[in-house]
Amino acid sequence: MDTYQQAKDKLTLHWGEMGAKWGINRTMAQVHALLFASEKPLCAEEIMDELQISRGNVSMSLRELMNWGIVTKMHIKGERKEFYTTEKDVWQFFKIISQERKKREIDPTINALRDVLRDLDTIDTPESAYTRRQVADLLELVETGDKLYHMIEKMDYPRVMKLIKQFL
Amino acid sequence: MDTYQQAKDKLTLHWGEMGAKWGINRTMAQVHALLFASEKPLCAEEIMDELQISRGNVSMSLRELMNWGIVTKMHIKGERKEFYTTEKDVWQFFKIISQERKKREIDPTINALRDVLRDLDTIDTPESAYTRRQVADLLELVETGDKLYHMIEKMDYPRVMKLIKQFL
DNA sequence: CAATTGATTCAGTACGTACTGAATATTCAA
DNA sequence: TTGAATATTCAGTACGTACTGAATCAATTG
Repeated sequence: MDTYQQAKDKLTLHWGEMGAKWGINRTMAQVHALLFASEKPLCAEEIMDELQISRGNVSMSLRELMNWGIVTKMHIKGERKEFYTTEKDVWQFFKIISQERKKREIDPTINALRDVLRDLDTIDTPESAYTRRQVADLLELVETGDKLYHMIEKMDYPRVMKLIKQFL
Repeated sequence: MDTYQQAKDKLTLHWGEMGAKWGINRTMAQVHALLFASEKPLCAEEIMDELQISRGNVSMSLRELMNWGIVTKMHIKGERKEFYTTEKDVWQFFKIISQERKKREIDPTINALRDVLRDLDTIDTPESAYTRRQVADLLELVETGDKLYHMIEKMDYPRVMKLIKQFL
């Protein structure tokens, strides 16, 4: 096996680990890494071979990645089978991931905490007063996360870099 | 069951969901929510009852939370059993979580990507050149995340708020 | 020191998610 | 329209993580 292949294997392996810790499943992240690292679009068969996974798994992982908006299906002239490619710009990629995580994690949590807060407002005991304050703080934190998301969404990459440099 | 209890249940339920999506396991996050919302420290038995989980599970969840540095064990004068409490300041809490996630996710990924990059430097083909560029971009993104962590670490809460307001 | 209370450990198990591969559907060329 | 190539679906299963509860360990008290 050549070194290029080894490097690719190492990349998909680790990007898979990283993905798993980020709520994207391991295989999905590996498929993404593969497409991301490859200049030309890949077909299902190539992905199967590279990652040693089943046809069904490739199909489902690609569908899920397309749902996330990270991968797109494309036709290649003269080819019968479908090819797949991914967003190649890392910042764009990061924004899509952030958006999805906001939708799945931040938004429902904000709703739930607001709901709890409303419930606590109908009670008047010393312990509920304390809890209310704590939950309010928690909500504020999550809302800050939400605002941070909106901030990132509007920024371009050089701007983020510049901002960070100011603080280091 | 009183409304206060219902509110607490709702809180632990949802904070548990949120935690699960953040790589903290559900029960751990629920235990944390309970301690966070309670003014007085709680003992293992109280946690068992509130969350309807086994003694062993409480013990393991608390240990893990203590490993993360979010929960501390404390003695109460005249009491034989141990009591547990958690960091009550949300910003402090957030910093601890961020630190842990950086250690578990960002740092290993940076190492892996650097490693891959070194491997790719020993090859000289058109496809490896493309891959090299992509991996370098990915690494830069993750390193930006790392820098963001260091930025947050140094800031206090009011400062973060102020910064965000500037951008909205 | 025994007895009692409480904490910890861990083998066994439950449970949920991810994966396979065969059956089915779809597309396209002849 | 048929057959070949490709894609999708999904029932069954593998696999890993989380949980239980009994056994064990530790601490405290009389």
